[in-house]
Amino acid sequence: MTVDLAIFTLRGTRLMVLLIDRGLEPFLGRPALPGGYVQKGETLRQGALRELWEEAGIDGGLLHLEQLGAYGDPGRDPRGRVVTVAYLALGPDLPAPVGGTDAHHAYWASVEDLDRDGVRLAFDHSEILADALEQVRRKLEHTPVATAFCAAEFTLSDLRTVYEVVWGQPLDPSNFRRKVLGTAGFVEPTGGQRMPSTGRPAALYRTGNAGVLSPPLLRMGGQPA
Amino acid sequence: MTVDLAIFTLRGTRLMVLLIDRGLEPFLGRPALPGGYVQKGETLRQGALRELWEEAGIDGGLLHLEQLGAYGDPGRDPRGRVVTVAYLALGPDLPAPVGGTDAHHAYWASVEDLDRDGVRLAFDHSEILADALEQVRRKLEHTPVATAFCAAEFTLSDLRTVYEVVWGQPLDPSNFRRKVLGTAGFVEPTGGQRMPSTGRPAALYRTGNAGVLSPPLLRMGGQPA
DNA sequence: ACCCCTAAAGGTCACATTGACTTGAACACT
DNA sequence: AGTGTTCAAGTCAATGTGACCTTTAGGGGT
Repeated sequence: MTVDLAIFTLRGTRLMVLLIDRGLEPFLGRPALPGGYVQKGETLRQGALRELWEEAGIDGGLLHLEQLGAYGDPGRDPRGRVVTVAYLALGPDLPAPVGGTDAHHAYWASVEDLDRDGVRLAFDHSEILADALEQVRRKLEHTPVATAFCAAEFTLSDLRTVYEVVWGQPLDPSNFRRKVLGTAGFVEPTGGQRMPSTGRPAALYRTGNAGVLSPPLLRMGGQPA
Repeated sequence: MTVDLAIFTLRGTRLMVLLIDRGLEPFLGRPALPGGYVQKGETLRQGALRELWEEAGIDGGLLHLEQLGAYGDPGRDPRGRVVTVAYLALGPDLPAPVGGTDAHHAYWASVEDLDRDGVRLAFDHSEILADALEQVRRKLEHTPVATAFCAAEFTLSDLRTVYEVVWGQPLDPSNFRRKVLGTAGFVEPTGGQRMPSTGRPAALYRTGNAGVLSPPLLRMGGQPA
C-alpha cells in the first residue's frame, strides 16, 4: 500500500512536475513520481502529505491536494502486488526541492520536455502522470483550482497565464477577464494593485469561495487566431 | 485490500442502487455496498467484475464500470486497516439479483428512499454512495454514459428519462432533443421505430462513438417551470 | 369513418453567451 | 510631450439557449 504524488507547479511559462531519480531497485536510476508506503494509523491523505514533506521538503498545507485514483495492476511492481493511491498536488512557484534523505534527488521537470523526449518513468508512473495532467486540465474548466498555482494575491494576467500554460494554448485577455469576473465566487478583488515591469497597473485578486464554476470555463474554441 | 461497488440502475422512474444486508460481523444486518477482497493476480477492475458476479449474479461485461476512488481511513473498518477501491457501475433495467452464496441477500434500493429515510450504510459506504451519486450526475453532463442506463436501442424519451431521474428534475423534451442530436457522436439513429403505449412512434437510436460531449449538457437552469 | 387523445418531431422567437476586435486608461521610459 | 506596453472596458455579429407553439403519426372510442 503506497501513495504516489503528481506535484505540479509553474516555473515562468512552463508546467513542471516533481520527479525523483530512484536510488533503489527496482527501476534504479529511472525517474519516478515521489511516493512511499502508507504507515498504519494515518489516512491516505496524511500519508501523501508526509511523503510530500519527506521527499521534497514541501509543506503540503499550502497547496491543493486531491486524490487521483488507485493503481493496482498485478504486474505494476516487479516486487509483487503493490497497490498505490495516486494524489494530485498543485502549488504556486515552489522552491527547488531539497535533496531528500535517501540516495535519490528530487527535481522539477518540464512536462513538455518529458513528453517531447518520450521519457519513460518507473513503474506505471507515466500512466499516472498522464491521468494527472488530464485531470488538471479538466478541473481548470469546472473549478477554481487554477488559483492554487498562484500566490495568495494575483492578477488576472497571472491567472490567465496558468490557463495558457496548462492548456497549452493562448487565450484572449479581454474575454478571459469577462468570464472570470462574470463567474460568481471565482475571484474577489483585494483592492490592491501591482505594477508590471511595463504598462498599466493591474488589480489584485484572491480566491473566491466558489467550489465549482458556473458557467464553466471551457477550453474549446475561443482562441485568437 | 477490497473493492466495493456502487451499482446503479433504473426501475421505472426511480434510481436504484444494489445493496446487501451483511450476514457477518462487523455491521451484521446493516445494509452495505457489495464488495469483497481482491485476489492476487487480478487487476482491481477484474476484482470488481468478479464481485459483481459473485454477489449479484450480474455479468459486468454488459454495463459501464469505472473507478471512483480509494477509501482508506484507518477507522473505516473496525477489524483494522482495510483500504477499499470503490467502483461505479451503471446498467439498464437489471434483473432482481440472485440471493448470493453467503448468508446475505442482495436487493435494489431506491436512492431517493435511502436518502429520505436517512438510512446509514455499513462502514463508510454512505460516503462512498454519496460520492458515486455526485459522480454520476456530473458525468451525465460531459459524457454519453447516460446511454449505459438504456438498452442497446433506445428512444430519445428513454434517454431523457435517464437524465430526469438521475438529476431529479424535469427537462424540456424539445430542447433535450435538439441538444442531443446536435452533439456529434452522442447517439446515432438505427432506422427502427418503437410504438409507445399511446402517441406517435419514436425513432430508435444507439450509442454513438463520442467519448465526451461537446458542448456539454449542463443541468443548470433550463427547466420548464 | 370520424373525432379525440397522446407523444414525437419540428419550428419560432426573444434573450444570453461567446469569440473577435476596437477603444480608452494608466503607468514607465526616452 | 511622445511612445510603448499592459490593463481595462466596450462593440458587434454569430451562435446557443430556454420557453413555447405547431404539425405529424399513431391508437382507441363512438
